[in-house]
Amino acid sequence: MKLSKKGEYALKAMIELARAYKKGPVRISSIAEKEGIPKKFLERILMDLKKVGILKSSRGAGGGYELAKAPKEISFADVIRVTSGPLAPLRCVSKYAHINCPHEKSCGLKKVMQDVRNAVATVLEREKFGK
Amino acid sequence: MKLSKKGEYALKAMIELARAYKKGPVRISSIAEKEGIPKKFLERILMDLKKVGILKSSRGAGGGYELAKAPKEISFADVIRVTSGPLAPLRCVSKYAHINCPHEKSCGLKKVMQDVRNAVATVLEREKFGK
DNA sequence: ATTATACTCTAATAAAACAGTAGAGTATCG
DNA sequence: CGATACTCTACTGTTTTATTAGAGTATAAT
Repeated sequence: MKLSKKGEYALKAMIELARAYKKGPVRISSIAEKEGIPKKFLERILMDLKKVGILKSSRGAGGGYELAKAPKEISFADVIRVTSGPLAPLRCVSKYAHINCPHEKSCGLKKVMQDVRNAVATVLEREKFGK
Repeated sequence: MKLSKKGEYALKAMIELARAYKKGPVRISSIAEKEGIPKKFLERILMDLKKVGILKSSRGAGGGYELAKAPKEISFADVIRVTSGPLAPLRCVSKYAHINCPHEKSCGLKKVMQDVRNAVATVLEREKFGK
């Protein structure tokens, strides 16, 4: 049930970026240094977050990344879904990445796993990068 | 945040075994067939559960596996910890597999991840294989 | 005893996911 | 123009996951 490094790095970077909200773009290398994240790896992570509209970027001198919307509009869940996949322990109980399985009716796991996914989602959707 | 096949198979096998509690041992191949689990893989899983005292087994004709204690004494969490590792998303917030990290004090993730681990543990520790 | 049954144990392996790296390319600022 | 900083594709190494192979051991029934 563990969070990938990618997800962990993404959250840490988001916290940095939330701190700098409305203060202009932040360089990748600045975040990488501060949080001890391999720079090249972080590049890819931030690109992913940009692709889904969580971040925006500007190039050239003075460029960097910044939040594309208010910190309070972005949840931990949003970031984790993008960088580490669905919150649900099984795809059959995933809300946004649902895949249904033939034994769903008789499956003794479904209900509990549903509860787990809801418990996790509740915590991670409530937690935003600002208020 | 997903559950491994190993964990999923273990839970399904446990449900079968709970159903047969006090009705004598159940063969691996019987469980494997019923639940669609590769037999050789299931062998290893059940051995792991035996090693920690959740299951016991008997060999020879008429042998098989059975619960080592009452179903109501065994939680989903117990089984998942053995077969898929800690419930916590990060080791620094794991209760039974804790590893502390140097940036623990200033880490913006710890509190939320702590909440996630507790939410998951609450659901999975409450859920037993019988009542 | 012998045979069939069923678990036991070590090792090997194939595939996927994870974590990270390389390097050339493109936009922007001064 | 030249420095800066993101962009994009592809590649690589490591670890984990999911499985399989096969020889071995204990037990029950005949």
